[in-house]
Amino acid sequence: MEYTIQKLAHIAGVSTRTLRYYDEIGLLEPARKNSAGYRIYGGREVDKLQQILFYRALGMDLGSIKEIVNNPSFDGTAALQAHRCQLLERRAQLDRLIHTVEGTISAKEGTISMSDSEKFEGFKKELIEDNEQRYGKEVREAYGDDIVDQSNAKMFNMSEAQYEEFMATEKRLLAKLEEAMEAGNASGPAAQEAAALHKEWLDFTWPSYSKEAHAGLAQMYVDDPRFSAYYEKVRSGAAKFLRDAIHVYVGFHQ
Amino acid sequence: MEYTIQKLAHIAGVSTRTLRYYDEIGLLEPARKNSAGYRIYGGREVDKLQQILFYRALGMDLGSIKEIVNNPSFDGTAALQAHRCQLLERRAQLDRLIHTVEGTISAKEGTISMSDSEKFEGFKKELIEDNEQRYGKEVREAYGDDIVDQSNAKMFNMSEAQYEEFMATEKRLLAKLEEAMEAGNASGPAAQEAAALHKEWLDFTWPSYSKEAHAGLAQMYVDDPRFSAYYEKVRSGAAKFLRDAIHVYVGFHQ
DNA sequence: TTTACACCTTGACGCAACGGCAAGGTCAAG
DNA sequence: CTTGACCTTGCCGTTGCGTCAAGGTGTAAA
Repeated sequence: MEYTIQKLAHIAGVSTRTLRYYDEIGLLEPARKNSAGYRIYGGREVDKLQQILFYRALGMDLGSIKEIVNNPSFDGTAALQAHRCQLLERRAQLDRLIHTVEGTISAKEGTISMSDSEKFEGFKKELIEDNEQRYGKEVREAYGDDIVDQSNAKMFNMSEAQYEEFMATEKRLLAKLEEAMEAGNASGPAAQEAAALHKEWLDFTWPSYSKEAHAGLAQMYVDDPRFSAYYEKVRSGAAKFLRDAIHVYVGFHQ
Repeated sequence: MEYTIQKLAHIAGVSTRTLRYYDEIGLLEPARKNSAGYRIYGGREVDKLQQILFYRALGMDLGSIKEIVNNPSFDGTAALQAHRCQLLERRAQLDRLIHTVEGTISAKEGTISMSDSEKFEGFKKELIEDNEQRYGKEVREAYGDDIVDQSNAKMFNMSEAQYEEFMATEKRLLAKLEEAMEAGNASGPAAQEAAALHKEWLDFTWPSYSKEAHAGLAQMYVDDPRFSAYYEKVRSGAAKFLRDAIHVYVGFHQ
């Protein structure tokens, strides 16, 4: 039996474009071409196409498939092993993604259901979102899920008055930080006041306070661009300055 | 604080090309452009970019992200829910893939370790491969994993002599099928001989025989292009013809 | 024999999300 | 004034095809 391109496409369940593409990249060439240039496929091509479609169904890229089907001496098992590793990796990554997405959803739902004042809700939601969005992964990695969850819970349970105090503290912190940077000394009084305000601010949400965690967080402000960006908005170098101030504050000289 | 494109790229940990692209597609436009056309970003853009990067890290496409960040009234939770469904689907699909790949690997390894004669090994390997490759999923869905595994085991345990008889039977089947199609009658003697040969051929690998399964398999030859292609190589319409012959053979008139 | 119509060809653009390069303009420092 | 770092727009390449478009073929009916 010989097949024109459409016949083969039909019995194999693919498009003619696909067959032309496979010809183009040298993956599956027709047995011959007739006088008018029509592609003519034979039995061997049918066999080869099914092999190709099998590997394709396994999610392999056409380049790898070409290596396997074009030289039978090629180690197909090794290729499959490698492919399996890639798949396992992808699944692990997917699992992490799903976990994060689910966490984000429940965080959002939690915030929405707990708020009463519209504006308050908006801000609070934004804040939780921001925290989880920006820093969620790193902080969870560094401090563990429990701390983060307790921290979020503490924020959920804040009263509106507490929340406004929390926001005010943050504002004072940023203002003091700017003032301290004018002065330029991370050990100076303004800088130490800023560090103290930062601790005060942390106390609103952190379940417990320790100097080590405080110092670690300060370092993270510098290392992680998404953290540092928050403070860089105040002034260039603000993340580093705040870290230095906090390190002095907690008596952590490295 | 204002940022040029490289500054923002640096603190956010992305490339300048990415920022230009986001501008191009209207996902993140700079606050303004200076007299020379330089993009200038402000604090709001930093915030928005982090949001974008968060959703991107969740594996969402930029189009969906644009919908979320560009109108805050948009239901972000619903979008995340939908995204979660997609992720779960993708994972289920990945699981199936991994299962099939692992099955293929062990089938290959099994064949290799069991064979002694080089040529025999090559053929046998090819055959198992072919069966699993072409029909594995559908057959497994239709008949269940147990039957397929038992069938493979039966094939593994074939002696070389048995195997050659198996191949000879297949050859006789195809020849008889062609002869029967010349005659053109699915109820005729040649066609019925072909159907009988097909049963004989099945007996080599199927753990047990039933008329219903035989008829079902015959129908699958027609429905699944990858099955039909195998018989279409003999002659156009061969799958349908064989199905009809088998249906007559098992007394299954629909 | 003409004509209709299905089929074939190559060529090219488009998709997602950028990477990378080139040609040319701009800015700050020495 | 020059140098070098930085900016701009524009375009090609990636994967695996889908989807026209313009034009040549094959075959069967009128």
